[in-house]
Amino acid sequence: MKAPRDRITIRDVARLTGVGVGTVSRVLNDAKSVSTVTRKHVLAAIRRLHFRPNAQARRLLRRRSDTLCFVLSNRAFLHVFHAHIFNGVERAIEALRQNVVCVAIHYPPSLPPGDILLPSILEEHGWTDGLILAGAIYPNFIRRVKTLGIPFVVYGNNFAMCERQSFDQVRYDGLQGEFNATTYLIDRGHRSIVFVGDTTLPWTLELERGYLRAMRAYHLTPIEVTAHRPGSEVEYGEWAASEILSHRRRPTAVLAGNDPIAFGLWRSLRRQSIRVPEDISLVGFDDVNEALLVDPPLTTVRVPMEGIGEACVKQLTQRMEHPCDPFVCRVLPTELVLRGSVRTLATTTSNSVRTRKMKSYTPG
Amino acid sequence: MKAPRDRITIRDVARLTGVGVGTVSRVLNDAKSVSTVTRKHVLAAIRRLHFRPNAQARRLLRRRSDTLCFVLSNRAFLHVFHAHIFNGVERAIEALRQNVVCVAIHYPPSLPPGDILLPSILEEHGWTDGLILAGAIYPNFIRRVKTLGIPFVVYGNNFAMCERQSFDQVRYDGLQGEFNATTYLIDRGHRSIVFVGDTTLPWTLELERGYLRAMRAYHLTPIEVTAHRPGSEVEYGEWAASEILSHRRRPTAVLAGNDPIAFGLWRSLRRQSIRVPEDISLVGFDDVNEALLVDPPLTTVRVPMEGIGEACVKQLTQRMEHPCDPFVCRVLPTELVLRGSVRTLATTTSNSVRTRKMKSYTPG
DNA sequence: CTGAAAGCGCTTACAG
DNA sequence: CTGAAAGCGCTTACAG
Repeated sequence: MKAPRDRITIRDVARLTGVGVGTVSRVLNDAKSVSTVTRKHVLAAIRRLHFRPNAQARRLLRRRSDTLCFVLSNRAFLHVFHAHIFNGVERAIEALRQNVVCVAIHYPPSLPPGDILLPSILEEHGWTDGLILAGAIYPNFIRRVKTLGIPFVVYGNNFAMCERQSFDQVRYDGLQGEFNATTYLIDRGHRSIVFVGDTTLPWTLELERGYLRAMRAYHLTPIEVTAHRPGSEVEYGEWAASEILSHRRRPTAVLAGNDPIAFGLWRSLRRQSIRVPEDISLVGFDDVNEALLVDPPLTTVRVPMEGIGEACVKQLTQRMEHPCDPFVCRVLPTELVLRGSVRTLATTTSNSVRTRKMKSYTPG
Repeated sequence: MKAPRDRITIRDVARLTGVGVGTVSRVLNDAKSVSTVTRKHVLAAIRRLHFRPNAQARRLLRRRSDTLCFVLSNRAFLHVFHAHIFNGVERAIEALRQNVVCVAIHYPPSLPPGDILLPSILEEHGWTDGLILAGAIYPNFIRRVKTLGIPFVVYGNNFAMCERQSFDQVRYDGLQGEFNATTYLIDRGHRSIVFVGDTTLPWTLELERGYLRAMRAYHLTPIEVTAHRPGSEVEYGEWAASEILSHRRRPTAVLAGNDPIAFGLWRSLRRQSIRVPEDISLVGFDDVNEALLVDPPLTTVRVPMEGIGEACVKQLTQRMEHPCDPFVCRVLPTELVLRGSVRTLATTTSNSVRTRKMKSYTPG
């Protein structure tokens, strides 16, 4: 650290200008009650001394830090999805002239709330005015955070549903998104549609529900590959491909729980000379950048990741202003992005499908 | 905000325990000069009151914030590359029990340093102990940052070379990396090798120099597509493909300035039924996740992005401890990752190539 | 080992 | 419009 002695303070500015420190402070804070001449002199002294006010001292008095904290639980920091959410957070924060601090935290779901040890940024107060909780969040952490008395908002899709009403949430509508995707496939003449994804993950479970709802609505038999497996998403897709191909009848379409699974699936199929979409149609979920790179590009469901980040900031700001409002759960819509990985089957579309289609999904 | 009145302070703890505030403070700071009994009582009171020390007040006295700031200049926040760097930063920071704050800043390269307006986190002091500058950085900003008197380190590849010696830098060795990639292609029998990339970008320019150096070393004629173009990297690659195919003789290999350019190229080629690597070999740069998804996977040069982030933190920490040490420029090596997008041509490899090969690149 | 006091660098009523 | 003073919530010599 630099020698702390030579720091120049508001007192130095006051002395040089020949005014009291209060006046300097007023200039700093744009108080209207300062004469133009005085202000000009003070400003000159500030410039001459290269004075920069001390943030700590100001915030100590103001009782707010103008800083929000992005807390990522139990996750490698900032993989694509969270990077995008963080982007949205950053953008919204910047517009509000606030700052954002990041912290990663790791804890087992079974640890008693009181035993979760927090980084100083959460343990002390004054660091941050509000929290955005993302990553894999468990109830014990939420309980712990509540004791902090800091307003917070939860990115809800990664959270296992319970306690819905006791805090603010932002989430995307995975259920409706997958329902729409399924309906779209049905409308294109598909009847034998597989859902692929590890449903022990809450966000995948939600998609499965959307899938099942649509299949049932059309009296179709669900076919699923949903076991839990270690390894990457892409590997999951590769494995799922072999599962699917072991079936007596090959399905005409597959809904992958996310885009990487779709890529893994696709790669396996290609190795077996099964073409997408000619031999089998494929729909992803999330719409990550890679979806555009495959050939043909992947039809998928777009999740408004940056929008989620922005909504978190918005909701958090509102909560800070109105601490006693009822808790809200903002649900952002997804969007079915039609690209090239789905084939329209030459089948008669039943009237009921036609009719329902109008209500259930809106292709771009 | 919550009503600020009911905040409990160190004084409340002291009163409840029946000791002075100094003693409470000593317990908080793990000073050894507190009797076991007193400490126990104080701790009990802290727990009972849910006391959390005020970070502002502590830092005001300590004269350090335990916070580093990641400053991203003139860039959409956190695209892949920077997300990975930030990952490395976060990891290193966490190990040091520090915090990291993020801020984006935008300014034209031509603005006088004094006129660049800074976010409060940089304008005030006390917010952060050190800066990591990333993004597209220009000399005017560096000059401005210097007036702040905060230690900083620059992620150097995005910076246009000049003033190399007047501040700390961390960078990857793009020149050597591309030199190795080029040499590798030559060793595989390629002679007609195209370099593709917008060389108005400093990091691409560096790659071009590595390419040229290798080509000259083997007395081969460089072929380049390096014009500046608006649009995405992928689009750049697509455009470059058409440029390349308009040549009288089709080259046998292409070095793309980064992976997205390679993907764009690849896609264009595929549309013309030109296969990789059978008809043309392709090498990328960076090694982003997508490189593994294409089929066959892309041979590319891996940039240690997380390592860059970690090195930045390490260098910055060192600078903070030794403000007067000479400036350093840490250069991290890249690694040629051999995958499936390069074909070995059935040509006689000259002796000179064989010999040089040993020195110039080390395939994984 | 511990208390009382000064002080960190600001802001903000309170008088004028 | 402006100065003197109290105070934000801590830490840290200074005495004991």
